[in-house]
Amino acid sequence: MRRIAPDRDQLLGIVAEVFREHGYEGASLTLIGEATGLGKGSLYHFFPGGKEEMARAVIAHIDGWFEDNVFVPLRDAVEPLAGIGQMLEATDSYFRSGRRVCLIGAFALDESRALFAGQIGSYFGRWVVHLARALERSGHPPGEASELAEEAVAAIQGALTLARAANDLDVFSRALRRQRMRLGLPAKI
Amino acid sequence: MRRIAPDRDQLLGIVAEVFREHGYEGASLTLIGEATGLGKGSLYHFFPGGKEEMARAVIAHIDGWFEDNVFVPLRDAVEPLAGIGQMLEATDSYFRSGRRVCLIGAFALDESRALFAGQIGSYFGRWVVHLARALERSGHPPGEASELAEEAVAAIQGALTLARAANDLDVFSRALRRQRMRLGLPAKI
DNA sequence: CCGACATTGTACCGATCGGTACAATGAGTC
DNA sequence: GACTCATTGTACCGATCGGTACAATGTCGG
Repeated sequence: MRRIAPDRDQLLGIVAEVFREHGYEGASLTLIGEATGLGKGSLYHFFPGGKEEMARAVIAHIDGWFEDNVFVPLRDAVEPLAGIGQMLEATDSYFRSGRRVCLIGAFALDESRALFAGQIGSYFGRWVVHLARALERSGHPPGEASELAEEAVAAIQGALTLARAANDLDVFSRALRRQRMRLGLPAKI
Repeated sequence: MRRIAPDRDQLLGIVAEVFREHGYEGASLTLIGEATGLGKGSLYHFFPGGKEEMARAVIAHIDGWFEDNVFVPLRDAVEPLAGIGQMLEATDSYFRSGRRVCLIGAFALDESRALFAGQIGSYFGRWVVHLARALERSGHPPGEASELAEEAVAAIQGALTLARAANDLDVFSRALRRQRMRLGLPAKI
């Protein structure tokens, strides 16, 4: 009987955090081992493909979370603005209001991109496309919807960088608030 | 007589490119040596502090370029909008219309931030502050100017990430065009 | 208890990491 | 030519890198 490690989700979450903090090159197997409490024996048992497979699994795991909590609401919400609101809530929650950085965005920047270009492009591409469609459904003409969507996703990525650089979480909150307004949502209480 | 290597600028530019492509951890001395044509003997002669000093010098070099080509125009242009226009031109030129990534932004994301937090914070902080002041001079109330400035710098960073992720330079051009409009500049010919 | 298989710890591999030591060379001044 | 000092190539250091091998465990169903 195929048995999935009962907490593979948790495991991938921990590994993700190591990649997030140190980047692909900087995340050594030693660091991953310390963070997860697993030795190399276990790590290579779960990820025979080694570090690259770990990273690939982590990206897929994050991708799945966004699919469920961001893309699906954008696509399926009867009221498109409600879906967009859920996207912003989920985004704020996922990035812990700016404490966390976007692993996939970080991978996009350096040469590790070469290994994961497909996954990276798909993640951001779907984010932009689903948001653009929701914006169209909420009344924006297609071209404008695309621009707004691209701008919103880029604004989130940039705000993560800037918040981290300035060591000021408010940078991220302000960026999300501006996007709320720009995308047609009422100011938050 | 103190003699500065005649092309220290060029040297720092090459080293910067290696850090940009591979990140701080990923930029090995071997890669740096190959890119510059210098052996370890030479590298440690010019940078006795090793890799960390190289990175610090590279950041300072970039910072200086932005000081001269971005911050000074923002601060000193008689017509603030002209200064903002120069900022956008210089930015487009520096990042090669999205082909290049922001090394300082990349360093802000992973743990190498711990080493360079001061330089990183200063670079982005000055960018935002100088832009905000130019916006005030061009007629925006202070609070609005700060928000616009922060948004513009974040939009540029985010667009670099997104352009790289999507492997589509137009993402960056579109972001710059939107910022032109948002900051009060006429649409470009 | 037994066999099957999932999981683990440990020892080890060659390669590469950042860094050091130092002698040899280059280029300029006197 | 002799002295100075900047520059370089090479050999080497211990540590760590990602990865492999494998025997020793744990954990099941039967």
